[in-house]
Amino acid sequence: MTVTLADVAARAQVSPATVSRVLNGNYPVAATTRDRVLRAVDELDYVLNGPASALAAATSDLVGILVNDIADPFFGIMAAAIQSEIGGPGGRAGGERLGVVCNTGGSPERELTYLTLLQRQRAAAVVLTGGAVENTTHAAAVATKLRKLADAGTRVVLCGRPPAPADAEAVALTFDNRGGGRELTEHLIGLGHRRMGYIAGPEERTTTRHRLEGHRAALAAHGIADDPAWTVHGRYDRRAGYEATLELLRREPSLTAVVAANDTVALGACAALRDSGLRIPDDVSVVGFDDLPFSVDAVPALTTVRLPLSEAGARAGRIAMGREEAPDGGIVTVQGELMVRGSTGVPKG
Amino acid sequence: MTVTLADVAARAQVSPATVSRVLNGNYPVAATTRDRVLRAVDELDYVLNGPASALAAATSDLVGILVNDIADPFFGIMAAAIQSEIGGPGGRAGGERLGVVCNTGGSPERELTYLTLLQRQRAAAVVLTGGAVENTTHAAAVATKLRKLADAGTRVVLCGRPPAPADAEAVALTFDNRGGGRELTEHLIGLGHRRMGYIAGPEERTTTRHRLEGHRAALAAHGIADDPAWTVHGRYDRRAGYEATLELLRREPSLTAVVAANDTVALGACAALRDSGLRIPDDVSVVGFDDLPFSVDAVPALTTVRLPLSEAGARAGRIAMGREEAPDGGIVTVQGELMVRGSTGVPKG
DNA sequence: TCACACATAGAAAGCGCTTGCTGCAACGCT
DNA sequence: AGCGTTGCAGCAAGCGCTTTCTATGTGTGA
Repeated sequence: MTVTLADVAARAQVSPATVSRVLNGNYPVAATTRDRVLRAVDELDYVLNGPASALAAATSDLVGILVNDIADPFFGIMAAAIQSEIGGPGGRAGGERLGVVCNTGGSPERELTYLTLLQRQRAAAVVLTGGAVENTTHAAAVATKLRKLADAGTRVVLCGRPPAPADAEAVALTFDNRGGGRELTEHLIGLGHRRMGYIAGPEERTTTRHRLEGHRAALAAHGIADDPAWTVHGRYDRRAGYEATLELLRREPSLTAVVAANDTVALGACAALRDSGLRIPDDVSVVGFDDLPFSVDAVPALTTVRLPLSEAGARAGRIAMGREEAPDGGIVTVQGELMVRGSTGVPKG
Repeated sequence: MTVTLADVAARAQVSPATVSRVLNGNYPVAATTRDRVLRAVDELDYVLNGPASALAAATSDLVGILVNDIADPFFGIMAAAIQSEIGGPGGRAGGERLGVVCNTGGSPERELTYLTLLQRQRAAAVVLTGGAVENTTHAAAVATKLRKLADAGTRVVLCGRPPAPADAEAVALTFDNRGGGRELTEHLIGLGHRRMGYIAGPEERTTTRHRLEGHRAALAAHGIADDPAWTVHGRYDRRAGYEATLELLRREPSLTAVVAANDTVALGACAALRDSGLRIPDDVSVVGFDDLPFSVDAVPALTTVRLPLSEAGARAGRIAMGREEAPDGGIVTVQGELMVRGSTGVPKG
């Protein structure tokens, strides 16, 4: 029924071993023989059996990419960049690998299950993107799993995700969330803001915590009291931003600025402010984080911190493929860049 | 080094066959034996070797999801919905399958290569999302490939993609792009617009063509002449929308409305209009397509056609898993819903 | 009590490929 | 001319699992 290596070998009048070597190209094969084999492959329309070679060679050409939410461009952009580098079709030279984007939905259990699935497939590499959940027992479970993967020869790269202490020797590209958060708030302080609400992401997430810490560091540095009531947690989506803003306004109607955990949340915040009859930035300034493509199109355009998502993803992909040296020490912190736009201004009051 | 089925068998004092049967659960195994095996699996921290079972069983638990642009929420949303249904971790019951999101970047070659890669992996199913390229030779190549996949037992489902004539018996969920396009334009005509620019997507794409046809059908139905100069093609991104709008304005400064191929493009159009000193909808109305999450947040909120991306994706996922009957005839057309919002109004002039 | 069906476990034959090792020319060296 | 190299191709042993077929023990009806 299906064409096998042996069929090709028979047709090309060589041994299966030779065909295998031609296909893998890591063993000297005479040019004329190679051509004969290649022709046979073509004529028979042969397609290698992936599982069989993975079994025999003890490695597969799958590369796992774990994301928290594939519907969120933050992850979509990184995933696209990673995939473009792991040499899938259209990628650079080298083996054709299959980039597998796995959507964990931010759930620790799913993350773990996906890692097991990838381990089961003997994945060549795994890239974990985005913030991690800061639950000790879960973090330990993930670290254990990652260690096992690494031991089994799977390359592990973190992208936009701080290495947990237990992750030890993993290669990591992390974003300077703390620094970005601080810059954003200092920008607002510089404009004269003192009463700023903060819409944080879900609790127990590294990204959430780091950005919030940056915000607080800025407040502290300028001697501004940090009223816990001015911080509201929620998911990283528009709706959460909308509701959190309404809640913030209820708690403290005199706010002059809203600092959102990311651009998507900021958009929701803008909508809530508008619906409350407030003008941006005249009445209230708003800042986001990430600088997703749509942020520049918001009205007014969003002041935010640009994260080089695409570049970081590409680099992570290259490292995962072993095409680029892992950085010294294994960890690199990628800086964001403050983008001042129309959504922030001098407070009226 | 690594734990194998045999190790588990030895530990549980049963034969490898029994362990396999316990793990696959499709053969009667006495409860006490099963427990013993399961305990051994646990103690040994055994992880099934995917390639090996795929080889032996001649099927794998991979499901391919092909998208044109993973960074675009249009695809991200569908991909997320599909993945949530194919029973990956967190999905419903049933085998744990690994959803593989493949980013074709809209390139026919990549699409083909990915299909080959999936064929090589003996994927259990493949879901193709989004518009197809209307290049005859390429379409034929894809159809051939799909037929081969189907013959090899891979379930093939199209989601938001019209079946090419050659795709014959494939199951397809397609969006009513033509109908949506028509509705949008009729809405504008109803408001009194007569001079409307159209920003189309890339040529040679089914989605592009269908939406444009809907637009033209509406014009024709109302006896409005269709000036080809008022249609500009471009990519499906913000920037293309921005530039196309500028171009349109240059060609015909008296336009009262801009019809964009999708919401992302519409956002770019809005930016261009604003930068040109025009107000929306007072000077120019704008409509999009898809109703992506951010569209309601645009200022003014975008009038568009809502496509049930999530629902369609979920259904496609279920069909791919064989958990839902394929529709009669194999093809279902999913309707969009016109969402009238602030970006459209009565023309001034 | 004996034959027979039923339930459960094992033996063993692959699945299609990779790769270490062996075999054998043709070649260059002294 | 003799012998060690070098360059290519083949042999065959698995890789770890699934599954058919067979064997065994237990319960049933006559």
